[in-house]
Amino acid sequence: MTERISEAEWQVMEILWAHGPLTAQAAAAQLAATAWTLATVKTLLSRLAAKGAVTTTEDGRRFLYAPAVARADIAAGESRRLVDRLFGGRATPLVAHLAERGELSNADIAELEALIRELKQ
Amino acid sequence: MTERISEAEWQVMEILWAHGPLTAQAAAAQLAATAWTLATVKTLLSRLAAKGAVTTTEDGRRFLYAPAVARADIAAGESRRLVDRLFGGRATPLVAHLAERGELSNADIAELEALIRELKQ
DNA sequence: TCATAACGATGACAGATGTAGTCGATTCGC
DNA sequence: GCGAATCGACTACATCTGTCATCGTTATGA
Repeated sequence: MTERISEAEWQVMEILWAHGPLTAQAAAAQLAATAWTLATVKTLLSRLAAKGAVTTTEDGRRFLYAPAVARADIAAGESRRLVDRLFGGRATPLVAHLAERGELSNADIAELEALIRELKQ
Repeated sequence: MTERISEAEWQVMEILWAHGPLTAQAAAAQLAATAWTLATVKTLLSRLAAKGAVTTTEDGRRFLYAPAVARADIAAGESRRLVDRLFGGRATPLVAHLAERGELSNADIAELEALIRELKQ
């Protein structure tokens, strides 16, 4: 079930998650930043449909594509994979790592602190 | 420079990071868990050498393969990519996410708390 | 010395991925 | 009514990835 979603496909999913059901045309328009042709977007949508990541509903002669999986679920899976692979499954080393590399701003740290406080209840 | 390292290649790198320079033979032995043949391991080592991720030093007729990149650097790159892609570049949502999904144990949270305290100095 | 073992290099091949063209059918504007 | 636009389906093709076999060469051991 949990077919992986490739990076290009992910970009298409982002559009669908952000802007409800869309036609291929409309999705391509939203993806203007990628400079993909309509054909490319159609291919990606087909592949996503084939792997069950989007649903299609007929709308006259064309399809409306909508996400069939929750973004949070995919994000969870990918996060888990990365944390498993890079940090032995522990989240703390990830945070420590980001911190060490100066990837966390003071605001981030404050935010994390608040989050931790909340989690402790 | 920063060529991506595939998942299979990553497993080979782990072995090299863990056990200094190794011959292909020795690396394959360490990778017994994968059930890869020696030929497969050799291919992966070659590809890693081709992309500059490992260095080779001649040892008689064969090579000793050693990592040419730091694990932390690769981990940083991959983490950043994921956080960018999934959480708009912010680490906090990642942690919040892991927490929400119950991916963080109490011990993790305590650890994170200590880490935050440290970061605040 | 001579078969054999081991080495790196190279070739192979299927599946995934990125990217796009083409085609038969349909609809829409005029 | 009819040509143009548009749709999804199908085809294409280069690259990457996972996985492995084979080859020419060299060292090793009997």
